[in-house]
Amino acid sequence: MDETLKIIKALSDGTRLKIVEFLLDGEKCVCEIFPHVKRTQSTTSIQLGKLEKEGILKSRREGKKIFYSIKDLRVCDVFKSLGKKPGKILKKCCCGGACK
Amino acid sequence: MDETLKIIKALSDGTRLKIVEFLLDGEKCVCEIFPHVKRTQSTTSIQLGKLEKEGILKSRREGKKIFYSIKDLRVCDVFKSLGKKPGKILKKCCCGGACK
DNA sequence: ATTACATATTGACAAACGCCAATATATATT
DNA sequence: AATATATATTGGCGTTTGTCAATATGTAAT
Repeated sequence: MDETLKIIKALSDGTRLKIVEFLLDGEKCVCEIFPHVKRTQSTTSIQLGKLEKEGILKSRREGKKIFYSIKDLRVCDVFKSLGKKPGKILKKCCCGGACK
Repeated sequence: MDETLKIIKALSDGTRLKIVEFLLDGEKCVCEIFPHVKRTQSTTSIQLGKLEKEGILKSRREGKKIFYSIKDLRVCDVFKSLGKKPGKILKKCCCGGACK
């Protein structure tokens, strides 16, 4: 499948989009994410898995908790293109934060 | 539904993505589009309708033919974010073509 | 070892989706 | 008016998708 399509499909669900949007603010653990997106722990875990499998997110274990964060910074630019503020990771975007 | 999600969902299908990508090159009529995306005329028409309904595309009649073109220029920036060349309408992007 | 906590996986189910063939609508031509 | 061309709409069908509850796995603490 086309690389562009893969990324867009990865973001094309309300739950997944909210997750990625939440992570624009920085690394979060699952126990913070699933209440925020208002989904079951299992549902959230499944969507996190899909996002990681597609290379959008990466994860890191710390004790019992698992922290997810954005791996593919292109999604940050996608959000900007659509008028969202890319949060803390703005400076990591292609333009260095120069674009509107 | 969230505006960002609406746009991403509109692009989250292979046929629709190919259509929009094709139109980055400029206005095309349906009879040019459906052979290009390798779908039936009816299937193509349905997807064009969805894209228009979501405000991504606009259409214009000229005799028997109907021409479609990109209305929401943000999609151009989305393509750029994901490493695609935005074709002829590059100069209409937010950055004026300055970004990579 | 047992218990508690955090996350992942499985199975079931309904809803949404994309596709095509067939039909309908609209415009232009004769 | 009849025919031809271009596009839109409808109906049916199989596939994919998102969700949840229940269960499994893994880690830390007692």
